[in-house]
Amino acid sequence: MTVTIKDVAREAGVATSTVSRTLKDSPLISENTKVKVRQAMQKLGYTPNFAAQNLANKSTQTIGVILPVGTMGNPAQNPLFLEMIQEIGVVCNEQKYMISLATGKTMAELKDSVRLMHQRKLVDGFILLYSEAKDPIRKFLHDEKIPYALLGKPDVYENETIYIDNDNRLSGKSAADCLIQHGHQRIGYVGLTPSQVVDKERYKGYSDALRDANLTVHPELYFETPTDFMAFLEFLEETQPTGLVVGDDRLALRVLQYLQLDKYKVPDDISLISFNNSVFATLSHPFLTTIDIHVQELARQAAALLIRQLNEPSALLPKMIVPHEVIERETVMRVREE
Amino acid sequence: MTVTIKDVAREAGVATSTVSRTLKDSPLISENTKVKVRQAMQKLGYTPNFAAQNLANKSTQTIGVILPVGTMGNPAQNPLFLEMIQEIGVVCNEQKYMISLATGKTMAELKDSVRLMHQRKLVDGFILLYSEAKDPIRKFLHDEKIPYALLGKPDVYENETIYIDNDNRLSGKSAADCLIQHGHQRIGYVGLTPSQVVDKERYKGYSDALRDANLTVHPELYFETPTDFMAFLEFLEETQPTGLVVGDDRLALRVLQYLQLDKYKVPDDISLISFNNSVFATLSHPFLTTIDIHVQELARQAAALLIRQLNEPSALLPKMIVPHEVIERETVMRVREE
DNA sequence: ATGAAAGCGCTAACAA
DNA sequence: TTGTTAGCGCTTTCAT
Repeated sequence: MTVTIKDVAREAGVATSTVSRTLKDSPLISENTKVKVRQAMQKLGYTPNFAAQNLANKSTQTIGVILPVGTMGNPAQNPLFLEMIQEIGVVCNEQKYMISLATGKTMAELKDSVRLMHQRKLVDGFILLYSEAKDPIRKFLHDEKIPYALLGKPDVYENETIYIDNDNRLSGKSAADCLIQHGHQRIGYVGLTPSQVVDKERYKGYSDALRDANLTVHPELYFETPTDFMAFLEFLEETQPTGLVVGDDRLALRVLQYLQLDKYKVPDDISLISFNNSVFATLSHPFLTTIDIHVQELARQAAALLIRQLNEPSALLPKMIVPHEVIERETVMRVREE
Repeated sequence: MTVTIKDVAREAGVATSTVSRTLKDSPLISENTKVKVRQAMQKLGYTPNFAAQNLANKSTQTIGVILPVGTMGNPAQNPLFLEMIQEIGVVCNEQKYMISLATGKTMAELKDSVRLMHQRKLVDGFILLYSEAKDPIRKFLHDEKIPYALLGKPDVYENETIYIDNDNRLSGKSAADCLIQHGHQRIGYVGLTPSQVVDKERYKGYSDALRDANLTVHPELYFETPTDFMAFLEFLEETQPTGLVVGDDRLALRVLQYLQLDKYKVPDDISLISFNNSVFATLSHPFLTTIDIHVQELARQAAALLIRQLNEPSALLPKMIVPHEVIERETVMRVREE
């Protein structure tokens, strides 16, 4: 049978409460008896029962990690999420927290999963791995006053949520600036999906940079539907861009392909800079020049800040900005004289 | 305050045990009172407390999902794992199971995490997302007689573990056969890492196919260290292969690049076939001809079989083979006459 | 500094 | 068919 606190108490010749206190290293217990108790624990191979602690404590020492639904920009295929999870895992391991996962094929399913986890008191708080405009999950978390940390930029409740993000606007600017510094003048912006706040911000940054340099700001293009692709081709013809800022590495790989199929050479004809510095960036030839957003740091902070919040509920809700970094590889080159 | 089973009992004018039984839809309770009780639950917004149920039941209704450590073939960057997790999530949502995640930067850390989850009775069983030779985690699970399902092929305890896998040997054969059918005669095999059982099996299948066709079987090549790359180049020079079977899509992308840098054209000079049909397969140009291993089905079955096992511990431990499928795209072409 | 005992919310054996 | 009650393993007053 499983060894309980009672067994330890008997073995050590003390009361269960003494064992319990020893467990938390309470100053009320003398060093001598602590030693005695710990020896008993050792000997019997005792480990506290999680459920019992939870029940008595009304806390769970576990955080729920919410993955985006399968349809949203193919997250299942976005390696960033796994990196985030791994990193959250590291922090949780250190702090003896557990990770519970909320997933779903649809928003409804995901929300059910989240609600269930909360109602049944399985988690103390959540980490939302994505930020999406008008997200029903966030609304739910907010309305129920459930502690959570958001990875990305909130569209609402900005002052009432813990979030960890890059300065997306600034990184958009950095990307465009990189092209400008290489002599580019006709620069376009290709985004992932209009619903991601990230994209909007980066586009603003792109606009800032071009405006500062007195260059023409073009409307953003998306790659969601085949129609978008048509628009892209039109854009290429009409404005003859020499540089493109692309929403993320994976999209950049697709763009790269489209360009090559269309007889454009990268970077000779068109330079490309994208975001994330994910696996994809060093997969194709040429390697992508890209902006590293430091996902691991983002995730680590999210976990750390959420856990801090859980331990001191009265603390103010922090926001944190993780710096980005331009990684120059092979897809950006100095524009040829015309 | 939280509403408990007592509140519901009072509201419905019954005993707590009646409420508890209604919860499980026990046939002992009459329809009438069930209705009454359910109405009371509704009215009060009752949801059973997970920890309390666990404590009383000595079961947790949650399964632990074990991710490979960060260093093993860069799993953090392998999108298959996320797909698996998502799919396990779907099954768990259906069956009202919860997912807990075990991760770690090192084997030791991972093992601690797994051990903790088990000792503290956080999970009823595990799903091991990877299969690695001489895996200490598996040994631990086996020694402690903890229920688990393995995704992949076991190197030991084969008859005492639930596993779900492809017929890797056969898929290796299919890959080689595909090349042979396209007229290829000089065919090489490039693997990921010698420690993955999968690779070994596929190589055997490759050998089977070549032997059946009376072609020369070459030793397998790996892409782990820069030295491996040298060996690869030597191999190209010496044996002038027209076709290559590659361990997985991502590796295939790298191989593709190396070949192109080395002035080989794919598929004109060398055909390529790989495994997994992951995101990577349609990312590069040309698109990869690859073998779909049906990860989602693999994951779904793993979850389903494990849960079944948890519910009927006496059932025999099933093994399941999920069929593969050749996806012909652009990297395999008929060999040119010589 | 330590112990006794009353919960935490739910289940199940036993009674009725 | 339903109610009573003793746990499940741990925490935490309240005594001592």
